[in-house]
Amino acid sequence: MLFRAKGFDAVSMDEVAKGAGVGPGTLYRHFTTKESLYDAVLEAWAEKVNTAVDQALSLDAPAREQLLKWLTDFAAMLTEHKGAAARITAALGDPGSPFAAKCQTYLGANQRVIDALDSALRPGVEAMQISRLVGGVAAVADNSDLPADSVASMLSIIVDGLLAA
Amino acid sequence: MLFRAKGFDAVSMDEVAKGAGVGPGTLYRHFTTKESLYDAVLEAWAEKVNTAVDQALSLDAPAREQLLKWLTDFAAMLTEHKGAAARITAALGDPGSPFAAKCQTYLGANQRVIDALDSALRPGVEAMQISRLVGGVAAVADNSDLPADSVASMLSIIVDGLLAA
DNA sequence: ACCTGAACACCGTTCAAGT
DNA sequence: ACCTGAACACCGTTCAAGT
Repeated sequence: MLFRAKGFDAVSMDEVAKGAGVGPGTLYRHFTTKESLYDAVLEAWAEKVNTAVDQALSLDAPAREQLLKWLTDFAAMLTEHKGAAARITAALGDPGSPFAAKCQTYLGANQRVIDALDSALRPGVEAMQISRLVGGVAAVADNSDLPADSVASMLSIIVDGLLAA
Repeated sequence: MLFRAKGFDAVSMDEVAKGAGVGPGTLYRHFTTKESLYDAVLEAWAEKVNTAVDQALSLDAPAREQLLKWLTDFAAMLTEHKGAAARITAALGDPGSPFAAKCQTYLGANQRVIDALDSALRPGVEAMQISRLVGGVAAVADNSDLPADSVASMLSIIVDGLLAA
């Protein structure tokens, strides 16, 4: 879709309307705002999250590797759509945001990881902290078009910080 | 100044012009773009960075505490102006950005910290990595208006990841 | 009922016209 | 030479008018 290629901010509602063969007014009868349209665009993609958690946790490897795999996938999924990472991360604490459902999915996924890895982790880590840390890295990677290995090296630092001392 | 209170995006060039008692055209004779005006606004504030490094490094405390103090100050300074953290962090790899000078200051400051703490740190850490990690946290904190202790707990995780295993 | 597309409010930026 | 402010291009969003 348009948003994936050019990014949320670079696609105007007129373009979307034209692409869909309708007037801009019709768009607004289906979606109250541009962000809620974007939320709908991200619908299917958000479902991949839990699959990624399953994969990472079923890895026959130490906690450090499982965690790194999950966070790498997480960051990659956030970066898949330009502009999504910053928006979703900003919405993490805001129940009124159009992305609220997506945020719950993410927080839930990170909670599952915390529950599974449990004793290997630093005591007291919260799903919200992980979500924000990785969301922040993803947003930076998105803004600066960072290569995968730059992202990996930053995530590696975070992973070490998340493991029990 | 206006930018500090309301944030970069919430202040229009017309407002700035009116506040300065000139027409918008005059503003553009002094600054080629809105971002370069913002860069000028941030001028004095950027000089605080090296002072903050000095203070942190002169602390009579273990490396962990010195690092945490510096990163906390760093993040606080980035969050001081709404919208600055994301912009400066995004500009870190872009020499053509209006914020390029500021980025050099930041990178230099983090390099000084790396040189000073040296053996206490994980081998191979780069100033760019620290700048982006903390810039990402600051941007998230800025977007979501996070309280200081939320920021502190995230920085603490990063600090642990930055220390030698 | 449903859709259209002109119109609105608001940007950053420019430039012909004034002094 | 320097400044002004109307004008331009482009947004997201609305709504009177058509079918």
